[in-house]
Amino acid sequence: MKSISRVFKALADPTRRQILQDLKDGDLSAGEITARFPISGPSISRHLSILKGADLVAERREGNKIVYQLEPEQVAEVVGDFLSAICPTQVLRNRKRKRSKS
Amino acid sequence: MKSISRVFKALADPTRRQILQDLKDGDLSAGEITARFPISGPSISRHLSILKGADLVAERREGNKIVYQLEPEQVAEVVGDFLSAICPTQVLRNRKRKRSKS
DNA sequence: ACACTATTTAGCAAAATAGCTAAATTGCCA
DNA sequence: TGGCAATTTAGCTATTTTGCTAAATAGTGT
Repeated sequence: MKSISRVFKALADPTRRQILQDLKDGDLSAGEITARFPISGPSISRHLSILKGADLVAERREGNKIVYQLEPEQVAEVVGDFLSAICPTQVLRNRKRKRSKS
Repeated sequence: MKSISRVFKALADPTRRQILQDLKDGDLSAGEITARFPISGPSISRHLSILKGADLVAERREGNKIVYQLEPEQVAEVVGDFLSAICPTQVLRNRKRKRSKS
């Protein structure tokens, strides 16, 4: 599967998007991530492997644990390239000035 | 379902992402869109209704036809907000300078 | 009203997704 | 080596998604 497809499929699940947001504040082990969600360890483990397959996170072993780390460059590159392909420059430039909708 | 979930689910399918890219160059009727893909009209129709449900496109009737139009503000707002939430400012700023990977 | 075109809706089958529990793996430490 | 903790893999089920064909709907022109 192409990189862009893997990335957008990975981002389609709300649990996986939340994992990425949690990792933004610092690396977390698989167990620490599991503790933040109401679903089982094996289910989180598969979410993590999907995020890893999309290169949205990196993993490293630290002794007994496996620690996950956000890879913001991949998110920015793939999603940002898509945004640039879809949105006229002006829309992207003006985005921050707009009020958020209800 | 929340707006962000609808948007990312909509973007998870490659046919729907291509429809958005096609619409960037100008509005297209459902039939014109169908002609660009190797899948049936009813399938394209459902893709369009998913894109519409995520407010990524707008539709209008023109006589016999139904014409679809890209809504780039919604793409920019939802996806851009997510990017901002995940990526440090520096990553977003530096994105364009980086070489694209193989 | 009828025929014609364009599009959607309905209903079905195949494939993918996400959850679970149980079992296997990996590393640490006594 | 044996036991414990952390995590993944395997195997299963339920749900969702995506495609199809056939039928219904909506608008145009005669």
